[in-house]
Amino acid sequence: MAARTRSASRRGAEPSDTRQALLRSALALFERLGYDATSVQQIVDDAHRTKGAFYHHWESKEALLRDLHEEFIDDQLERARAVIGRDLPPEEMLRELVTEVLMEPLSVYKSEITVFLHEHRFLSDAAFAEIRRKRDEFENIVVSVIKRGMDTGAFKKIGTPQLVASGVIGMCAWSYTWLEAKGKLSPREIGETYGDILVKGLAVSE
Amino acid sequence: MAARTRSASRRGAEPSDTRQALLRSALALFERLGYDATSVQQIVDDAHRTKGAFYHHWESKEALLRDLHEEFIDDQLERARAVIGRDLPPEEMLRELVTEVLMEPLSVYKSEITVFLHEHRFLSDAAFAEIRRKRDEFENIVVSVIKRGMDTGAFKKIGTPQLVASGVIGMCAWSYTWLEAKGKLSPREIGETYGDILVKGLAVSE
Amino acid sequence: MAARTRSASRRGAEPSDTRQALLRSALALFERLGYDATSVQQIVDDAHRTKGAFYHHWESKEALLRDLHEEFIDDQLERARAVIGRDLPPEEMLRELVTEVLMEPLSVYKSEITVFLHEHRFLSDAAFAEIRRKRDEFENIVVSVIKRGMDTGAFKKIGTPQLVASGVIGMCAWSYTWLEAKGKLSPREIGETYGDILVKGLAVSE
Amino acid sequence: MAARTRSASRRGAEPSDTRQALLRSALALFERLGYDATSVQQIVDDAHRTKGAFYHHWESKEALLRDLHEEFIDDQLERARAVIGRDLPPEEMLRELVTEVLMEPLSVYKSEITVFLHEHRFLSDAAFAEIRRKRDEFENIVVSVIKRGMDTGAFKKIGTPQLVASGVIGMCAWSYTWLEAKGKLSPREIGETYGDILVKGLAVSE
DNA sequence: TATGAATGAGCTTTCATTCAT
DNA sequence: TATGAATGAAAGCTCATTCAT
Repeated sequence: MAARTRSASRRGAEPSDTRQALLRSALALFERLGYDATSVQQIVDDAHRTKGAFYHHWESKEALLRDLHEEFIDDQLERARAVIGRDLPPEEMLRELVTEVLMEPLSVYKSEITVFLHEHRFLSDAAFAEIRRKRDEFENIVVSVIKRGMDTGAFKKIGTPQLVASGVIGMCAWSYTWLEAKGKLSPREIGETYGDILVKGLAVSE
Repeated sequence: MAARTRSASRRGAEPSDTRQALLRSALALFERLGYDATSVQQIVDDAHRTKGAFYHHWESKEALLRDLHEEFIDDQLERARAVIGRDLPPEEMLRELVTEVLMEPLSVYKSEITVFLHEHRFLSDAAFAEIRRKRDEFENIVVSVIKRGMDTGAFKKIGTPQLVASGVIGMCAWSYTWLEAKGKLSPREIGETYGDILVKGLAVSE
Repeated sequence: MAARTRSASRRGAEPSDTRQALLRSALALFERLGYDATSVQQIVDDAHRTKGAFYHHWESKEALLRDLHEEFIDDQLERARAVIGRDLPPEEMLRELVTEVLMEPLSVYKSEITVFLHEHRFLSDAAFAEIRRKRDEFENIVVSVIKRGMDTGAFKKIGTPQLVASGVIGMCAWSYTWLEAKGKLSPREIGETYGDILVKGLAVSE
Repeated sequence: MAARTRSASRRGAEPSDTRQALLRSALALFERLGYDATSVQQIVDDAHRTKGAFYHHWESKEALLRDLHEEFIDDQLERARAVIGRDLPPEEMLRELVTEVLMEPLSVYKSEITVFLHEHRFLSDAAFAEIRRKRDEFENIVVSVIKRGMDTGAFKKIGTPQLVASGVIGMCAWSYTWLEAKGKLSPREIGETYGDILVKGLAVSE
């Protein structure tokens, strides 16, 4: 029993191999079919693993979803913090938030983001409190940039900072719904256009 | 025994009473739990009806979802057609699309729209072809207004009309995700703010 | 209410029109799909009638099956009685039973017979006692002809009359399973061949 | 509580114990009630198993039916091949086909054959192609024996080999409908009688 | 005679999860 | 670490039948 060393299992794969394979399969299936419509069986079949392996790595299907979210939201939050750490006027900061934080990650995390946005509902669970906290922190960063712009006179006071921030986020986030379909443009290029419109739309008229 | 007229028993209720009751219950549950996570049993329990009655009115759960979508998309398309039928400059037309077509219906159809946007996935089915056609027609209307604005020199040529239209729609559509949560503002008020930002953001600088 | 005369209903059709239409549809569907797999809804749809009409004419789906059986078994029994009423030697009588009673009706009642043979199971019910009685009477007629042949020395005593009769009936009845598939031959022609084989097979050797 | 080893709980039963138990129960129920009229619930109750276990072993109720068929048709085909592999004149070969291939297996596979013959309808599915192929091969073996007899002058040319073969098969197969009911005779004894009648009926008169 | 909405039990199947090994 | 048979609750859906009209 003790003799059953690592190399005997799954052709000498690294221990976290299985974990990664399952995560990848789950992500692809969630994106295509939705979290609810994807069964654990499908995930393990797709990853050429077994249910036992799945439940060895996660206590539930939901726990895997949580892990999936965590990865990208950490990245996004980090990017956001980096942007507001820079010494930039609000217009430029908004532009960078749009391109580098809101749009750019879509290049890498398109699937995660699609799943995240689609599976909102499951985030109400207590287990997702941490993720919700991070998402809120991210939103607050956007709000704070708008607010600073309004306070310093760079942006017109059209609506509350919260309302404007929601518009900014929505404009960008929405693109996950059509990105692949119509896509000749990279997320960054889209972000630049949207940044232009938003900055100009918010600027104080001269 | 004598009191058993028209109330204890569901038989002989008003025509399509049952249909309406089921639609209402389904809508509320889909919004709260999602289409997939809502069972037919939950729907009929909520409506105080039976599964038999459900399947008497719809051939499947999906058919009900289709009916739910149809109602509001027809309304939205009609509103959009009305707006482009008016004799207005592109700026005003865009403003009206935003307030009257994109945001205003959220007052009435918040639930339907939430369901509609969340349940995209199920629209891939052939049975939803008509709904998809209408949604495309609607999108094309927004695109055409942006395009006219660019062609007539009212709007700057920032990005393609398609890209800009997607941004406009996204900015508004996204609001369904937070509308209730933060909501002191009416959809119309939100639309006015967003309209201002967008029109100003697209305007040719003077 | 009393004024709702016959011609107002179903385009002036004869009263038994509906009954006949339902019987025809049920027969065709039972043959194709089986009794169990055919729903009352399918029957009434196929006949362009309604469930109400169905249950007006029959108290149950099984009652209709009974009616379906009755029609053809009466015909078959009558034919059998006619044959044994003739003044013929056993060989000829057997030949006529095979061609005129066992095979010939397949030309007319192919569907009924297929259903009858396939839906045996449902005949165990008390409601089918009469049909079972008639089928037994029919079998006894075949047995009696074989027996007379053996008693008079026309047929060899190979096995009991019951056993031989079962073989005769089986040889013919089985043909319903392939009749349509391979069918260039009429039931009568098949019966003539089988009659030849059986009569020769049973004859006392010279 | 201590007694709960291997008997109160079904887990850890002998390998494929469950599979066999379910097959046996299904077979008995299908024979008695018919495939359609037998529910998966009845099967698992009868086998003291659960539905989950059922669907762990078969993907559908139909898949189980297929397994049930396969077992006996393989046996029958093997017997038929063995018979035509022997060096025998057509008369003897026909006699052996009747006794050893058509009738004898009824001793063992009465239930399977009853189900098989009754549930023809379900064999139209693509999944049953293999079974259909085997059944056809079996029929062709019978046809070929008749044909050889006719070609070599052992049998009279009464009807086509196909027609005669169908009669032979029918005469025997039909016996499943009454075998139990009247049964003092073994399938082999029945086969000997039928073999006599058929061989004599087909023989060229001397 | 006939309608058709409604019933309610039952259907086949799915699935997240458990657990002896 | 991992297996995979088994669980049991619940899913979507069907259907013979009833009944107020």
